[in-house]
Amino acid sequence: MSERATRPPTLNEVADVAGASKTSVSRYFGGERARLSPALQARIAAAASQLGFSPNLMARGLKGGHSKLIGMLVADIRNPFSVAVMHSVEQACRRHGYSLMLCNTDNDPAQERAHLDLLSAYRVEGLVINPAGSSQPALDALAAQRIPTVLLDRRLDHALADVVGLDNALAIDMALDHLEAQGYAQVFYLSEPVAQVSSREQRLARFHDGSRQRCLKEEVYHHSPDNAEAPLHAALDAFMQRAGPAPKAVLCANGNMTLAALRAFQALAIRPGDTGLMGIDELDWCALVDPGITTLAQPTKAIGHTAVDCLVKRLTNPTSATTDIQHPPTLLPRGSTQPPSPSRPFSSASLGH
Amino acid sequence: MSERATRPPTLNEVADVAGASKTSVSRYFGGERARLSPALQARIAAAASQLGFSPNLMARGLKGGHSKLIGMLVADIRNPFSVAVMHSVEQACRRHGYSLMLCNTDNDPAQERAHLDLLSAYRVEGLVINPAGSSQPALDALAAQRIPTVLLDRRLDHALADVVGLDNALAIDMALDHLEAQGYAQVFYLSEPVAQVSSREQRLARFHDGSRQRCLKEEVYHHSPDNAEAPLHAALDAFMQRAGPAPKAVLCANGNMTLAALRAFQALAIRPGDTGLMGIDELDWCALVDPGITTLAQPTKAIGHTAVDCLVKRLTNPTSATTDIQHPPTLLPRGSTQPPSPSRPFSSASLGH
DNA sequence: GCATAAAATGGGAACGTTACCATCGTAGTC
DNA sequence: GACTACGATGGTAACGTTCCCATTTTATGC
Repeated sequence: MSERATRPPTLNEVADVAGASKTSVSRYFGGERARLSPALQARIAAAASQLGFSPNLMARGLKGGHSKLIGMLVADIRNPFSVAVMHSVEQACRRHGYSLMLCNTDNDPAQERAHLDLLSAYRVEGLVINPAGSSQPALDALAAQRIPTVLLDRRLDHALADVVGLDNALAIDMALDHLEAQGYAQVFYLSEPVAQVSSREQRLARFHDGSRQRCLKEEVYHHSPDNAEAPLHAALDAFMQRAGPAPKAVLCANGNMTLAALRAFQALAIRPGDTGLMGIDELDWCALVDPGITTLAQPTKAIGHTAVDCLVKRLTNPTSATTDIQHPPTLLPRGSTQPPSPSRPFSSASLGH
Repeated sequence: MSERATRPPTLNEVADVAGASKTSVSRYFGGERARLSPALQARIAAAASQLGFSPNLMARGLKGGHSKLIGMLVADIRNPFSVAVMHSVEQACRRHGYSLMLCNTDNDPAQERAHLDLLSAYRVEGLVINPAGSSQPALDALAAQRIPTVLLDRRLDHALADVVGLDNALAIDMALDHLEAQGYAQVFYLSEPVAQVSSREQRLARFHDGSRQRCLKEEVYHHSPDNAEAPLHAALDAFMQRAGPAPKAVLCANGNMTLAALRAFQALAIRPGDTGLMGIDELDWCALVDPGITTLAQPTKAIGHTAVDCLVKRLTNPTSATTDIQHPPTLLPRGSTQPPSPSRPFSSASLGH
């Protein structure tokens, strides 16, 4: 209908066409329709749709201070766990009437800081952060602004922010319980270097405690996905040789480690199941790869929703105490923790799930 | 240093502290530092850092009309291909000084329309869209605003937008060449229902032409990931029975189909390689699953970069003709297209790559 | 029927920034 | 040494909203 929509129509123009005041039009679009007479509402609606008007959220954000924006910082956008949480965060934001502004830091503290500045420049009302390795830059920026923040997965000691993530202790307990129940008695724990990441610390600590409690023979190996895999293969091989005859298993602290472990299994020609293999984080291929890889799926949907819930709660009530919410994982048992039964030494273990 | 940073400092306050005019401060932060004397620059820098000032991008966007935002609409955020492109788009945006506002439509045209409205309300300067199934709502909104748009992967007939994606004809040619070279002579083509999606149309059309050219026996099956897989399994089984003795292969039109095909192989106890299997889209697990799945990797990085390049080009020169840029895929040969050699009928085919 | 309240509407003044034009020195040119 | 030109600054008016207050209209009570 519009001849040449060079510049989007403004509230003022709608007011003119509708024969109303800008205030009324503002009310119409600002959720105060109830205060307007049906006649006026109709006129405004007609004028707006004729002109194709939509309120300029920049202007709105400027005046009222409500950007209706939530910023999210993801350490690695290509990590399926991050993506899943992201998806859920976005849904939750929309449900609360917010939009998501997403930034990926590629695990680079410099980018993390830059993006944080950017988000605060856009005056986001809240922040969901999956912190990259180094926490310090983030902290500074957070302290400077007074922006409510939720930390995903990783706790930052000095930050006054809510934390939402996996119940790491429970996850390790479930893993050890499952391995024990399946008859494995010696466990090789594969984790990235702890590097002061709280979730890694918690998992590792619980692994030690839990192994001792259950009288499992334990061994820990730290592997960085950036490094060559040869040392890992050697370490696993050594474990296989050295360890006693009791059934052995490998427990992976996250998805990357599960991937590395699987490659190690292939390199050493170990069949998952004969030696147990399970990991935290569920991935597409875990059900596909030969006997199926047993995993503990993180409740990504709950994590994302909860994070946003915390945020909006703090947005309405900024003074409430910070919380630390831990969600339980789900065990997905598959063939990789099915030891060969004596009767059928090389059974085609059930595909689980 | 600031006592109680209740509200972020404004340009005006910086001007006061620095003993300068707001114009000068604006120039300092607006990239016109060169016009300011070194003395003034120093005073402003000091005042700004003391106050912890950062320009309010909402206000800037309002005044100048430059939101410095680019919007991206993704049909399915959980699709690895989309994520990879997203990652690359975000990098490219940042390099050009833009920020990315990301929306996920979950393949729902209603959400697509809602998000489009939202993005235009934030006055994004450009749009990168991976259209969901139905194109109509998107079109309307696009036409109304005058926002430069780049379409990913799918062409929309009536839209005056640049298109960036895979060279579908080349991809199919490469696939058929590879299959033929490996000795496969009968090809089962597995695709989602075409449903007017341009990329699917192009791939299918070229498959027909290419098969005829190469004298390959062809068969086409359409499978929707939403539906049960039993019919697919039956169809594949029938193909296996009916087809002659010449080596057979399955060609999958995208990652979802590769997944479905692999499950069908498992259900029918077909070993990939004995019957060839390859697909468009490279996924994490393709190298992991038994003999390795041969794929054509999409150049996601190039696609994302090119999309943003197109956008900024059109931003500076809105009248240039629309382009359609097609990037070539990369063949990753693996065991699944390695037919058993007569001498070693069940060789552990090379893992490729 | 008049005072009064309540509802419905309108008119500015902000919000924090940039764009435009005006002002001021200060040096260069004849 | 006055005129020009240019580099460095400052002032003011927008940008499109919302908020606060003033005004008009309509319903309510006696």
